[in-house]
Amino acid sequence: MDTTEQEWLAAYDPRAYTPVAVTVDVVALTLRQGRLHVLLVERALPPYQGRWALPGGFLRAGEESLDDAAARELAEETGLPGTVGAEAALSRIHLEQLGSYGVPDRDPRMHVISVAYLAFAPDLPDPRAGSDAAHAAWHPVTDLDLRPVGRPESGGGGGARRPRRGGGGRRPPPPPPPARARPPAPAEPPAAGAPTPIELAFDHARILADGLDRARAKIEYSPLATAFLQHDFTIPELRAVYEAVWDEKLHPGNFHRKVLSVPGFVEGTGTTTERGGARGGPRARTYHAGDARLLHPALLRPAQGEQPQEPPEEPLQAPSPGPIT
Amino acid sequence: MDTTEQEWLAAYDPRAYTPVAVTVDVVALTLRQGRLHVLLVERALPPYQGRWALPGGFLRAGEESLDDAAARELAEETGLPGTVGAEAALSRIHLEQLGSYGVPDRDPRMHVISVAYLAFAPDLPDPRAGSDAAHAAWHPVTDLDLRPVGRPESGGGGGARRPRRGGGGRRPPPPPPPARARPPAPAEPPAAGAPTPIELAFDHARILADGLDRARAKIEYSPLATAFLQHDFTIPELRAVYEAVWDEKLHPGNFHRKVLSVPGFVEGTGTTTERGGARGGPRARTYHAGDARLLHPALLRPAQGEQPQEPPEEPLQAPSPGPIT
DNA sequence: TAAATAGTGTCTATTAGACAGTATGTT
DNA sequence: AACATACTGTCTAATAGACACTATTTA
Repeated sequence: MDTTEQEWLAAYDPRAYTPVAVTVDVVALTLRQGRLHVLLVERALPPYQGRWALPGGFLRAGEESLDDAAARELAEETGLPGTVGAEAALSRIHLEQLGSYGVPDRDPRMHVISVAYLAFAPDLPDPRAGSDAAHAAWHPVTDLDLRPVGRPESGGGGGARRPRRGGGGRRPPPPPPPARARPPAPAEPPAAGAPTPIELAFDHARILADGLDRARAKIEYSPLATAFLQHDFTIPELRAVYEAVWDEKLHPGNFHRKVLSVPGFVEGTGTTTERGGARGGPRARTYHAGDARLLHPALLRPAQGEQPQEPPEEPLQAPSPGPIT
Repeated sequence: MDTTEQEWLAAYDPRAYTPVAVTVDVVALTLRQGRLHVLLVERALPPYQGRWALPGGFLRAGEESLDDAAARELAEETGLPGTVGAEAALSRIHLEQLGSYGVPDRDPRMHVISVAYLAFAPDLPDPRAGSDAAHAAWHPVTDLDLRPVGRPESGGGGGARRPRRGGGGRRPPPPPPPARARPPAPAEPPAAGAPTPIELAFDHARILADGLDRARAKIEYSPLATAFLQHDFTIPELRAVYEAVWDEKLHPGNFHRKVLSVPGFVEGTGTTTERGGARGGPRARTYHAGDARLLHPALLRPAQGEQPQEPPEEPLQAPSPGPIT
């Protein structure tokens, strides 16, 4: 926002120009029964009426930051104990910026810029508790169709701080006359054996795909996999997180040793679980997250095939383990 | 953008709400005389009049995507051969989304959401060529004050595709009554021995810092360091890029071997330079970028001290080299 | 001729991963 | 009793980095 444009812009009435809306959408991930789930809400109105979409909403202009808006939306939609202003409830959830999406026609109503956020949460109770998230539900990501519908643009990236209290703003921005989209597919939430993948509204399939890519990469270099677990956890539980996010089986022995070898990743509590595994085995020792914010020897995910990894036209970003000299 | 809010929102007049503006700012980096430089423009009007700022401008609502806007701004400000619509000129420049910044008071005039982009360019001619970038100039990043002024929020992240032709839109968005900031420091462009670091406008110091972090991390896992060089280059030249971006001396021998060991990073051209080094030495073989989009054994940067790397509260994202099993 | 540099060879410490083994739980 | 699993030990191949060396070119 600078150069000469402002010169004459400053003299004009803001309302005289084509409006833009800014929304914040959240890709909230959690683990349920060993499977990765994402929080979705069912759209009550067109466009994409009846379709599932990422939870989100308009930024309260002049009242809150993007991070605040994301935290607010997440609290509202999850109906977390305390809903709005749920500092405590949100404190255990990791929230970071993912990226922004702004193709002009991504929303048929008007030009909407969506700033996407990525959240990692421990297993939460079903939504709709006491919130306005009447149509929210956790879906296994495997039940969703991740093929991007629209053209590409913007990708993950972004990193954000912990959410700060949301300014208790009020009414949100504009949105012109609704425009009917295509016949909405009813789509059921927990589609059992789910033969037909659920198609998301807008370009949310792409945003979700970007979020998943980011999550898979992020747990390699950061201790954030622990954000999917309760305060105290066992190494096998932590391994289950990696296996669910990466969709790969890991070697129990090597994983165990590797985790303990990373300084600051986990700290032992000195106790063990009450019982052994469901199908046998000794009781596991419990740990809690250490103070490392970066995993030094990183936990690299298995090299898939010979492929140079998925050739993601996405952002990279990571601290380095070792030098070149 | 969904849930029930839209219901009543759709019935209201967009112009009745607090407006938000969306701008795109670009952190354009290049190498000049072995030093990392960033493109800045001098602000002609308040706020921050006289201060240096990242090039950028308003998104043309309804006419262009964020990626398009970034490409357009970059072309305009660099005054690249062909300026607007300079497909060819921009084609060699890497451009990706960095992240969005949206603290309410980051711009004293109104709530402005800035979507930042990161660009890597080969050594370009000085700006102001034939563009409207009257006050643009390349500054060594070492001459700038990178200490974030405002509070944190949003971080890097984002990944974008190659810029597509910008829709030739017209007039941009609003911006209310200017509000004077603090006494602007004149600041000179190429401050020779620069004892006093230049302070940037708005929260641009933070955006730039995030961009630099991203750049440093990105060249570890992607072949993008080559974007700072001409089509054909030598291994020593490539090493100079890494040394400038990382601000670290690298071991010539090991670097050489490492680069050649990464499949698809560089491809030999079969020829060598015309002359040896300026201070002696044999002629170097020339290479050009290979087809790898990801560096498989990554080029990890030297581990600084014992620190767990800078504990960047920033995004991570990178494909993995090896497995855990 | 002296000095700098491109490029290669080699040695070593570290690490990842495969595999095996033991103790401790479960049904 | 049969079986699953937590956790540890050990071996091997791959790798990073230090160091040394040769050849080539400049001043």
